[in-house]
Amino acid sequence: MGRITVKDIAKLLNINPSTVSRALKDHPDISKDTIDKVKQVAKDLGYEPNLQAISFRNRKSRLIGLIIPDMNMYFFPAVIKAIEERVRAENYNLLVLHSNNSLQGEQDNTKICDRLGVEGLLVSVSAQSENMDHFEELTERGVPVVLFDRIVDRRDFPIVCIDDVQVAKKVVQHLYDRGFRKICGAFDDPHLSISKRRRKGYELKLKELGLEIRPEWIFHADSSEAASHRMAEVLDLEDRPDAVFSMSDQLLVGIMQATLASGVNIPGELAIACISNGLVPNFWQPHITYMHHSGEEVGAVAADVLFNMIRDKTVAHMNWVDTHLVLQAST
Amino acid sequence: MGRITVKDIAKLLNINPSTVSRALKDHPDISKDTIDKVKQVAKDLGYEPNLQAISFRNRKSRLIGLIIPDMNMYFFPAVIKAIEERVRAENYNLLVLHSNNSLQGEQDNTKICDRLGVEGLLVSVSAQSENMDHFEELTERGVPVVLFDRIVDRRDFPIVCIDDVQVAKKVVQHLYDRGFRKICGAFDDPHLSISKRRRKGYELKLKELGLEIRPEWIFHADSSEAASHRMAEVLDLEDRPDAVFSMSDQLLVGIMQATLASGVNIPGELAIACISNGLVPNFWQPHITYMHHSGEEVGAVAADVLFNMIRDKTVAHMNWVDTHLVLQAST
DNA sequence: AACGAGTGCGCAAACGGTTGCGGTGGAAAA
DNA sequence: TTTTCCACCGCAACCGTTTGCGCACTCGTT
Repeated sequence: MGRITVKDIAKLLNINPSTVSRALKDHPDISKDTIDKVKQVAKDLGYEPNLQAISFRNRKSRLIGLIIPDMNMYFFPAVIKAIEERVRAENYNLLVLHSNNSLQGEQDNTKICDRLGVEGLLVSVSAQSENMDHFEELTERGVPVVLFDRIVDRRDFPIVCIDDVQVAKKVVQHLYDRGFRKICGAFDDPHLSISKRRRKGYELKLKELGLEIRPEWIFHADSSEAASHRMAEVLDLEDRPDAVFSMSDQLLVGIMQATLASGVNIPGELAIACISNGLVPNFWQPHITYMHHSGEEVGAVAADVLFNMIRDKTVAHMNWVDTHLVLQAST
Repeated sequence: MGRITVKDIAKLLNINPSTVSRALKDHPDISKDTIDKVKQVAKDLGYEPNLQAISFRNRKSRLIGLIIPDMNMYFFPAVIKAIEERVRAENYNLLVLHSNNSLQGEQDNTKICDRLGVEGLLVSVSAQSENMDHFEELTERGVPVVLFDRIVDRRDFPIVCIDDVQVAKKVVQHLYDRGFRKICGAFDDPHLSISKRRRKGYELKLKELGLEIRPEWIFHADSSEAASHRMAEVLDLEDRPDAVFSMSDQLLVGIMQATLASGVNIPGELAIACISNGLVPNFWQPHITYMHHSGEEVGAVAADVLFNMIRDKTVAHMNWVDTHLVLQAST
């Protein structure tokens, strides 16, 4: 026996489905008597409105799409948590899709969102994404698209992220202020604009401070394991850095593994500072100094921007999320 | 200008929408000539089928619901990743919902899934969940529900998890084999059946080995911070344990923080072993011994069981996921 | 020439809920 | 008594796609 519909209720009460529909939403045209009866029957039968039918008729899905490049444990869980809360608060539902860091996956996911009729799309782009045409099809149809964290700065889409260049500069400045002059830089996949911007901040600040940019003190790695290997190499250098700037938690894990394995003392022989969501730097003793980059806040702001667009409010192109330094014993 | 429909294509070619529909799926009733024309026009106009309409008509949503208690960074990212892959491979889509560890949230989420017409539901229950009535409404309507990891063992629902009792026993046995006799146990929220089962294994094995169960060496904590505080207390005991069994990564983090802060040497003064998804134990030096409990595998098996049910295949009530010991220097 | 068997396509209903419009009946106003 | 008005409810169309049924037309067969 299938689910109860308005027709079932209507038949049972010998009235028209339209009357049932109106009664259930307290339409003024319906008598209090009928409304009571309808609601009673609906309750007794355990009626649940079919959201598919409603979505279909209204041409609204009450669905928000979220496309992330890959599910890692460091950043996206916090983002998803915050977004899901916002989305639910607005009585929408969240569809989570992974692009596996490929442009193809991102395009596929976008198509799925389109076909499902999502009313908005939140995207952290893949490492391969430069072409943004797949999103334009959506925006042309009036479906807002917001890019966050891993972005491509095209003026067509609002962007939510931290000021990566400035944040990287601040971390390097902090290390300089604490007396370190030989600062290694660890960055994610070089194709990601977030890597480029953070590296840019790192290099700009080094120049400002009159420090030399040493290629052997700079590496890119797209996993903790890769970072660990690269860090081990750096620690083996004859002229070893006295400090490390890690652009993410994921890289920090690899850096710490290599450093702990090497027996190098922190912060005596090597200072470490990073950009982080805030938990990972406290895993070790001493705790690691970091610029706090809140995944929750990025997610929340991204969702807010999206819902403002859905409500046709004007939104800024750039939406910065604040960061702040958490000073700990590693520097 | 809205999106293209079959009607648009039909009008343009002066044929009936039903012909267009059939042509697009190569129905044998339609001539090759017509099929080609329809497909060409569909391509030119950028036709995308409206999945809402299709779902509605077929009374199928091609949606799978996933309800998790809370988004932590330790276990659920891996689970979600694996489930999403499986779901996508089956041409379904995944709806992720958080119950915030409350029964109310879980019931709300279940109702949403029902109204959206999900074709299957994967649930890791909240700490409060004993009443399972909200799921029964779904199963009565033929929508399969699978519980994984954080389960309630009611014979009505298939279950996917590791053999928690046995796994806990094995860890304790391992510590015993390495010569440790004063084994502390760290467990999550005491209301969770997963905590109960792992604690049961811990206590059973202690008894088997003729070891005393010391309440002051057992604690429950539902966050890393709480675990850190409780562990600090344990380390302050006059009669300190010589080993710790942590039932999860999340607790391990707190335990490690407290242990590192206390200066107690691992494994010289304190051995540590845990049940883990596999990354976290390698964050420190020495690496931590663990029973590998793969979130990916739990997610994949849970999804497989669910799709088997959707296809009306018979499935086992209990679906164990394998584990294996990863021996490292902490024990 | 009449019949049977396809071939290719159109018609209309259906999925569940919503909504503009129109109609009925009774009471109040003229 | 006739008109007006309002409270209350039914009718039917609609959203986009699918599908059972049936119709017209073309061949090949007897």
